[in-house]
Amino acid sequence: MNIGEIARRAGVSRSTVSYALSGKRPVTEETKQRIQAVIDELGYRPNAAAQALKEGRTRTLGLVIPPASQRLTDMQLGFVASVVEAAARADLDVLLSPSGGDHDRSFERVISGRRVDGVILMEIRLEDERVVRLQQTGLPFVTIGHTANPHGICWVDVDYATLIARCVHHLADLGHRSIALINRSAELVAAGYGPAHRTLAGFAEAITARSLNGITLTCADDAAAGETCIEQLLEEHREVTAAVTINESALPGIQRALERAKLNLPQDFSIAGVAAQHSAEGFRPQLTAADVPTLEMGTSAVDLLLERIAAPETPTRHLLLTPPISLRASTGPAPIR
Amino acid sequence: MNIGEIARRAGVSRSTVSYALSGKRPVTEETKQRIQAVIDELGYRPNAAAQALKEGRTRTLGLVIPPASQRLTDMQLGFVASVVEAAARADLDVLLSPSGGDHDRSFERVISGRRVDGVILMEIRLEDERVVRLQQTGLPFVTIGHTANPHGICWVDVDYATLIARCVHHLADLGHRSIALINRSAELVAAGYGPAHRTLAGFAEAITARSLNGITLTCADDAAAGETCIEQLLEEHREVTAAVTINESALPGIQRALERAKLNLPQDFSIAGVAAQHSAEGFRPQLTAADVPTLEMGTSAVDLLLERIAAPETPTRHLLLTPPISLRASTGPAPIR
DNA sequence: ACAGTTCGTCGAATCGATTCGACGCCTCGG
DNA sequence: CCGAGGCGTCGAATCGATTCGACGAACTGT
Repeated sequence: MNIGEIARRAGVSRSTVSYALSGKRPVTEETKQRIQAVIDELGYRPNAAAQALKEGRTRTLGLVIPPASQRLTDMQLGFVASVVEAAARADLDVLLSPSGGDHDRSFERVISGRRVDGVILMEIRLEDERVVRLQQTGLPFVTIGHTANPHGICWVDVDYATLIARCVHHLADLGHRSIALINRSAELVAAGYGPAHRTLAGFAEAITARSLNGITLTCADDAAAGETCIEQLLEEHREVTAAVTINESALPGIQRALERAKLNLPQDFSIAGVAAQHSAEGFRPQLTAADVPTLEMGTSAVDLLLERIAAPETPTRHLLLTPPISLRASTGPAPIR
Repeated sequence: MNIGEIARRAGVSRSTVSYALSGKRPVTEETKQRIQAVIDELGYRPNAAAQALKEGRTRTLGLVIPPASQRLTDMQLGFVASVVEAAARADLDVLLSPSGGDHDRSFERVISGRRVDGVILMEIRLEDERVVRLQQTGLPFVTIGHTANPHGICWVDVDYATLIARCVHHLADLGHRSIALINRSAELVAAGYGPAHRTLAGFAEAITARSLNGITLTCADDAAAGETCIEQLLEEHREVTAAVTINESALPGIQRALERAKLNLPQDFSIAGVAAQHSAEGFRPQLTAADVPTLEMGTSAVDLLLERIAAPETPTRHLLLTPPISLRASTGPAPIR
């Protein structure tokens, strides 16, 4: 069931079948129909490996995701979903590589051997070995997130520093004087995970600018950790009346801990943050937050990658988004004590 | 940077390089080292497309997931994660196809053109066109879930009918006489989605066996729908003291609606169900539920698929799991009225 | 009427690997 | 001392597509 078989049955040469299919040279309408009839009858589809070998491209994109074992956040899921969808729209397949570590078989398999035409990388660290590795290989790639020195790299990111600072300013405007930052996990901070560090910087700057009392905490990426994090915060820092966070996965736990402490939002306590819309709207009351536009970011990442694949030597482009803060119901005037 | 280049630099023929790499014929140790040195220096990796073309296999599995646009449930995520992980352990890549509909470009692209060695399908309907299509092509595949007539198909599933019946019996033992079933969405039921129908059957059977009053409801797969579903239930069926569900995504909404109605679990109301462990433990109080062993199921699906790829004519096998119900805190004796 | 196009088709080369048959060399046994 | 057999290597065929150059037929213009 290969192109030769089709050619034989249609009584033409293999090249004619190929041209009939691709339209790269004219083929008589009658011949074309005869070929198409045979193809339909046999259900023929060109062998992808042979095409990839000859054309030098696989029509496949690599998507490097965090190790599958750990639960993905809503934001990460949003990226995966939009990348997969954008790729499908462009008639491209997506090859998954669950790779967190640096020397990873799966990652190497995907990027070497010309298995994909390009790669999208997420969960970027300030210093990221995978980025270095990709630069060595010369394979086109785009990152969602950016390294400390993103020169010569295509990327898409959200401006965590500015966004978290805006959250702090918003809370300061409402009269809050002591604000806590609930960051991602201590491990991620230690590993140099970009958003965690940029958030820290943006928070510190805004706290200083408004002469506030700032508390910074790290919190593992799950509900239970969020719960204990808030418990500890309420115990050790009674003066705190508001918190900002980028830790989506901790939100359900944060909510439960506040409920148990009989703190009503936003009368007794305010929370704001940066999160996927789904997480923000799942919070009760709904979370005042900068909604990370995962759909747009994933789509743009694919677009940038396709451009880069088409013209690898073109100057690199990037996209730094600062989505507006959606004022929902979780922030209000500071309580009077 | 192909095998010829390596051969030239190592001063041997291409076949010798190939044999040195595969070990399928003896190669002198000294020659082997010379070749390896060149390979390391140039960072050579064999071209995957050429290998796939010659060997007739791609070392890639296809994974058909629900359309990326809709949020995946915890259970679906669990399947994806464990399939990807199991594939990685077997040094296989995973190609994603977001295909819910029946005539889908992405699905066709993945299964035709010999792009993958086998396919794993999830979210199976009682009559599923994708299954029919795969049977036509002869491509090895395994389903997570099973069709109405699963003869001659490899599959892995959880016994929804039995599990939901056990939940009902458990509640009946606790004295509940009126029990509601919160099923998946009406659309899924209409589309012939297997678990929804089998749950319905198991529920009806258990209700009859214990001479109970059973209410069946459908509920879209999101928190908001869960909320309105419970509100409506409490309004229209005041006699109901317990519910069983397979709708994970509705759980957060169910929880909120019960809280708002000032019903304490399990004193005033009981809930049990079938869910991924993560969802069950995320519920407050923790949900008495049959924990769907997503890790085991995904892993088994990959194992079955690999067997099938290795020996396509072997008799089909399947796995129907009935995990025990974990008694947690969401079920208790029926309230006395 | 004839040279120059254009059109439709074909044969052969090519992409980068694997693998089969062959061949030379060395060793060992009779 | 010579034939058998094993070892290490090589050349060529092959997988299934694309694509280039060529070629005959029909068509155009002078």
